[in-house]
Parts: sequence; structure tokens; C-alpha cells
Amino acid sequence: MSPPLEKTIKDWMNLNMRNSLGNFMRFAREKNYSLPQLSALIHLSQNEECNISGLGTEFGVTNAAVSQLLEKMVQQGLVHRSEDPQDRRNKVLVLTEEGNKIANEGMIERHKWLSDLINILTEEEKDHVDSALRLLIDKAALLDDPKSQSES
Amino acid sequence: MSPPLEKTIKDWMNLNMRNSLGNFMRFAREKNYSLPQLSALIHLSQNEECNISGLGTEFGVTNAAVSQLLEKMVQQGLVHRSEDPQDRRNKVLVLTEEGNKIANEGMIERHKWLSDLINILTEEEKDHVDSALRLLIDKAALLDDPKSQSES
DNA sequence: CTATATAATTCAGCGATCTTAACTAATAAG
DNA sequence: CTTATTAGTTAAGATCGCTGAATTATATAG
Repeated sequence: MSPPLEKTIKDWMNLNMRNSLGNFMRFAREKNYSLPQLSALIHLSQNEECNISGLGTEFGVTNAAVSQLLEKMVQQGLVHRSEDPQDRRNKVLVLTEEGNKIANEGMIERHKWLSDLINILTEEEKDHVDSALRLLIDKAALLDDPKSQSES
Repeated sequence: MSPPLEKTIKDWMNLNMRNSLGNFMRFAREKNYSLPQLSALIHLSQNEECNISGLGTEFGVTNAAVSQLLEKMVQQGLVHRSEDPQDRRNKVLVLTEEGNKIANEGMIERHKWLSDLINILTEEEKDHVDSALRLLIDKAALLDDPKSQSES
């Protein structure tokens, strides 16, 4: 990687941190959701069907911890938990409508600064940013696809 | 904002979430730092001189909470806490070398996927992404500057 | 000098999450 | 059928961070 791009990435990371982390934590506190809950919510909103151990691996905690966390979220009506017909030891975790709503709000809150930022660009600049981000999104999909199909 | 750009931002947000949140939480657990600690660490690494109440406002918690959290971080050698000569009620919080090291590692860990992603781009694509990100960084500085100079 | 306001700390108590260990249920292997 | 493995749950105990209230020290106002 060329040195100037390396610096750009670093600056971009800093900007991301400074603007999204605080927003995210404040949002969590205001809505009375813990950070683990909100993280689980967002993970579930991106990976439609998860099980307990998958979440445990994702966040680096035991199944017991996930089970307890999810139990509360089921009671709060954020998550629907059902048996997997293929293997009834598995639980299939899916967000409820309410859960999806909260997850989306959380994401919007976290990246609000990015939307605000883009709104002050000229049309030409918007196009430039749009194509660059789309390029990254497409490349990321290429990296993800081979792996995401290799389990179950 | 044009509809296609709006979708691009949304996709980009999703990608960010999916790839950085898990890394970040795993990093925190592996290194035995709590999420609040790591968040404080990162905030301090971006805003060289902070006081207790400033951090409290940033994260939406009481001064007592910040004081206790920082006390631990001082004991761990991550933060240097000293009196403000201008107003000795204030404490000036600055990261130690060790604290800075951890903060940087955390940021690198969190955005590792972005570096990996950029590494598979062609030179031409890299230039494209570089200029788009730099554009956003510059615009963000314009938004921030008026505010960031208004205190102390 | 006295009174008030501000910044930070300390303490007791609460709630949340984590871990380990024991347990139930379902699947896979012999 | 018996045994071992896998997925998830439950319970007990520990830790952590937060709050509210009381306290100390500094700064400002009258």
C-alpha cells in the first residue's frame, strides 16, 4: 500500500472513531440498552439467522452468556427464538419487527455524522464519493462470499 | 441527497458494522479491557487534554463514574492524571505511552478489514478511494474546526 | 472574610454481564 | 441399545460500572 493512502486510512479511522463511538454509546444509554445487547441486535439484523454459539464466537463469550443475554431480549420482544427443524438442538434467532427498528435506529445514530457530512458536498463530489464507496462495497462482497457459504 | 447515494451510505454502514464491531469487542475481551475503558482510551488519544467532566458529558455518565473508571486506568499505567495549573480543581488527563499503544492497537484491530480490503485494489482504484476519503476528511475538518477551538 | 459554585473523589448499594459447573435434550457413532 | 458429542439452559458466585449522596479542595462573588 502506498504511504499516502496509509495515512488517509489512518485519518479516516480516527474520524470514524471520534464521530461514531460517542454517538453509539450515548444512544445505547438513552434508550436503556446495554452495549452487548445493542451489538447483538445489530449482528442479528445483518445475519438473518443465527444460533447461540455463533453469537458467542462472534463476540468472544461463552454460550451461557449469550443464552442469558438473549433470554432478556426475547422477553423484551426484540428477538424471536425458535427451534431449528433440521437439528432441534439449535435455536434459530431472528429479530422481531421491534428489534429491527431499534437496530436501524442505532445504526443511523452511529453514522449520522457521515450523512451530515455528505450533505454538504457538491453533486460532483457526491458522485465521486459514491463510486469510491461502492467500489469498496463490491470488493468486500468478493472477499466475504467464499467464506460465508462454507458452513452449516 | 440522491437516492442511490443514500443506499450506498446504508450499505457502507452495514459493512462497517459487520466488520468492525465484532473485532472491536473481541479485542477488548482478549486484552482484558472493558468497553468503557477502551472507549475512554480512544477518546483520550484523539483529544490530547481532557478533564473528568468532559469525558462524562461525552459518554453520558456522571463524574463519579468517570473518576472511578479513570482511577483504574491510572493504576494500570494507561493514563497520566495531573492538576491543571490554571485551575487546580481540574485534572488534566493524558495517555501514557502504553495507553497510546493500546489505543492504536484497538483502532487498527477495529479497522483491519478496511486495510485488508484496500490491499486487493489496483493502483488506480486505490487512488480513487484515497481521493474520495481525503475529500470527506477535509470536509469533516471544516465542520469540526469552529467548535473544537472554542474551549479552554 | 464569608458564601456560593465548581471539579473531583469516595463510599454504599444496585443491576448487569461474565464465568464455571451441572444439567437437559437431541444427534451421531459404536 | 449404549456411549459420546453437541447445543442450549440454569444456577451460583464474582466482577464491573453506574448512581446518589456526602466530602474535600479550589475558585469566584458579595
